[in-house]
Amino acid sequence: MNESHFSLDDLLLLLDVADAGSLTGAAQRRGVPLPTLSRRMTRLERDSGRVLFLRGKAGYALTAEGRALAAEAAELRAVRRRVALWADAGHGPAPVRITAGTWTSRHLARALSPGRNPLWLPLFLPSNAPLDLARREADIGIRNRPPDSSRLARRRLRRIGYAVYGSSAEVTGYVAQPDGPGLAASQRWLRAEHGDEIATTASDLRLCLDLALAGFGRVVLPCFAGDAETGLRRLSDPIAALAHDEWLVSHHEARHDPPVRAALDTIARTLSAAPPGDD
Amino acid sequence: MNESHFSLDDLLLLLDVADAGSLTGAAQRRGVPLPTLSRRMTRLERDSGRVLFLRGKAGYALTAEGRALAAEAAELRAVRRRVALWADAGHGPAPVRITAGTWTSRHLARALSPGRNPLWLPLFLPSNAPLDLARREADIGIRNRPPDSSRLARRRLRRIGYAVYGSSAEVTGYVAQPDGPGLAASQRWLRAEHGDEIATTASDLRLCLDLALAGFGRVVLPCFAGDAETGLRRLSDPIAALAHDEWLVSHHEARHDPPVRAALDTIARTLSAAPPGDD
DNA sequence: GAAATGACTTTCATTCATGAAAGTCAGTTT
DNA sequence: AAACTGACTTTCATGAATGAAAGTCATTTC
Repeated sequence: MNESHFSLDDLLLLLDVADAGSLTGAAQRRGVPLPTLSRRMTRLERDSGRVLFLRGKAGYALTAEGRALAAEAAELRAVRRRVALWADAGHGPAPVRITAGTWTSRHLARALSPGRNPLWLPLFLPSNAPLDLARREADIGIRNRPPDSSRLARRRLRRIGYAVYGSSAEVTGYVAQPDGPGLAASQRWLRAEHGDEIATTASDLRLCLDLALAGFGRVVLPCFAGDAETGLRRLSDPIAALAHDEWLVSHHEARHDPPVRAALDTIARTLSAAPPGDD
Repeated sequence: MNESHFSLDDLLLLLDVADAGSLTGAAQRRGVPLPTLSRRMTRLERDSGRVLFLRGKAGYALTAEGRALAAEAAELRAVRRRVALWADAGHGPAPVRITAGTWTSRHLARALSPGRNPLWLPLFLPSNAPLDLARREADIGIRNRPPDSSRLARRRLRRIGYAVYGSSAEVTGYVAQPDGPGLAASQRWLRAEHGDEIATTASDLRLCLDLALAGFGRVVLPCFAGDAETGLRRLSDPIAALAHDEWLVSHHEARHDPPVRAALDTIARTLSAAPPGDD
């Protein structure tokens, strides 16, 4: 019924007046001219249609209904404080949303040292949902092929090779993800080539790795991930059908955002310096 | 360092723009003219000294730093919603702060039926601290003598009589509060008249009652409280030295506050209708 | 009992924000 | 290629909020 919303700034002043107990006190503490306070509080009462203050020679005191409103608005104090801290803090790290596959995400998470990122902070989004960079659902994506949209900036990184890994050469069978839509290319390849050798499945890729480490079967992994796993040995030549380039993708305009730009640079450096998987 | 605080209303608009993804969308949803939105967001950026939005043909998108600010201000959405509910809700119960002695508080808490108080809700303040009604630390007080200040409205209620109670006539000794400042008159009388018969003490008056019910000793209680306790029997005549009138006190201006006025009326009715203690 | 104090309200000129309409610009449609 | 569309910015006259100073009113002090 009521469409006229209240000014949160006025509500914040109401809290200040309530704390101070008088317009004079609140005006001094907040640096707001006293007449302005008087008018804002009166307007609040007019708009709400209720008496919020008792005006007396001692000052302004909240009525019972005023206290009810103050209780609803009490959080504003905390928000003011937090925003002021944000404003004063000299450019704390800004969150940059990154979407990448499981292994690339892990690699990045290990390679980016937190101490040396004053400008940005990586924020890894869940990699299962295919996020739309054109719709700004993420700032930076790492994909296995260049994007369709012309709005997206792209940059080729290292070439990724895949191979079969296992805890030892004696291990037979494979650990795979359960079949379903949205399966990665390496998993589709595994089901096509060795579908009858799948010993067990886990929907979480990290869990597949754990199973392989425990000897439940072999896994197909990007070489940069598999080679880095001390408990695993490479058990095959690189799989030619799966080799692909890795692409760093972002919205074209996002490159004007300093934290995103810094993140792009750092990620590009990180994922190029790494020894490329064999072709 | 930064003294210029931000307008919470502008921050709320920032959240709306972030949600909508464009000024146009936010302007329609919130009923704010689009030029105003443009200016407010620009001002926010100027005041914070940071780029908060990426402006593109698709609309406004938050930068990484803009998202950091939005995270700090996210609660504002909830506050807006709660305040709007408060404004729309047809006068929900307003809290009325009441300060009274232990037994009167309990009597009131039992006598006031919660279902029939659409206008106000009793809020009992801790009765140990002597709250100053003149300084508006409470809305309504129930005292054993008329107030000093002429600023306070007063109204005489029933007369309160005191007597000695115990679980049976055979019980000897007394249960009292430990000595100290701020002791009630009945406790002072007990220490003066039967100080050498005090068997045990408890700083909480309710605990004294529990001890008396368990047979640890006798207690001095207002008759309206002692008579209502089924496990207790009156073991003495009313104590003439302790009888006093009960006074309903409030700030003079508080009577212009409808919830407080309603509470005063209800309390006065409740504490007059009750059978008065003997004189 | 008159003056001073404290707390708020009112007045009024000024400043600032508003909002309707016109302007810009990039991408899309015909 | 020209016109259109969508999204924002700019312009400018208007209206609203501001703030300094004067005005009220009840209490406190001398």
